[in-house]
Amino acid sequence: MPRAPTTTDVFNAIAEPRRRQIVELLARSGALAVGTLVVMLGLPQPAVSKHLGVLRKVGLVAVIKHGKQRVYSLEAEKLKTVHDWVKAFEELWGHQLDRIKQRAERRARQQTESPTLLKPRKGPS
Amino acid sequence: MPRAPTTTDVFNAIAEPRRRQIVELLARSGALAVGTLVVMLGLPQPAVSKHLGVLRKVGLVAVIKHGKQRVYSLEAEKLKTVHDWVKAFEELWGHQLDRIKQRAERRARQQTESPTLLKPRKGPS
DNA sequence: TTGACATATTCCCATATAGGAATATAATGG
DNA sequence: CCATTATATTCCTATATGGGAATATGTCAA
Repeated sequence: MPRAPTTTDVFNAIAEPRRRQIVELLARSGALAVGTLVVMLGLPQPAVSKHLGVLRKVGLVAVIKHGKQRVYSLEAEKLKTVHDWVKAFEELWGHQLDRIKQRAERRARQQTESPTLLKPRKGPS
Repeated sequence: MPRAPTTTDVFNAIAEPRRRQIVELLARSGALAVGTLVVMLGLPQPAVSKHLGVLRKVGLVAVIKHGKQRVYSLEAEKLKTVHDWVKAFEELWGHQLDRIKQRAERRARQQTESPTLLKPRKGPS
């Protein structure tokens, strides 16, 4: 199986630096026409349109017609998926708090599991 | 140009669901040998080793030799990159606060820019 | 309608993928 | 040294990519 399409989910969509840049620009400016993005990004128009297509498919951006222009805006909620995922690991990189304790707690609470996680042996040693 | 390699950065590395799963497992368990991950994931061993290889290359995991086993652990700080990026948009999906005001402020503050962001015209209208 | 502008789509191609199968490397016990 | 266990690497293939160039679609204005 090849790599999952970029349009599979938000994670895949934002793996592209250009697309992240587009997200950033839309966040700062609120709403931008394709032509403006083309100027800002310094990319050929078809390239921008394609990136926008990917972002559209995963729901990260919305379009409204405004004359000949297509004005894109960010659907920020879609980023919540990613945010929630990484946030779960926030405590692991030292939020200044004594993370050792925290981890110990979590472990003790939810790890009623296998006594030896390292080696799932069958016979006795 | 083809899609950037999965080993390019953390964003690309975690675009794969399996690799996110590995990250999750390592976060919960602290440290796991490859064989344990194979059992937990229900994937063939080579597949797991390859995913771990990707995660290793971007620095998301660390390995230590423990006899014949390779024990992997999470290098959570590497996720901070992603966290910081999405966190920047946190306010945009209604953190219960009146985001309209916030955005208005940000705009007014840092947008000493072009009067018309929608249409970068040359001649007068 | 025709022309000019804005955007989207299609075709091309080199490159990398994830998975499967097979094999190579590494480390231990006897 | 040899067999066994644990992990990594290689080879294969279908598929998707992002960029470039060219073209199609859409929309306005005269």
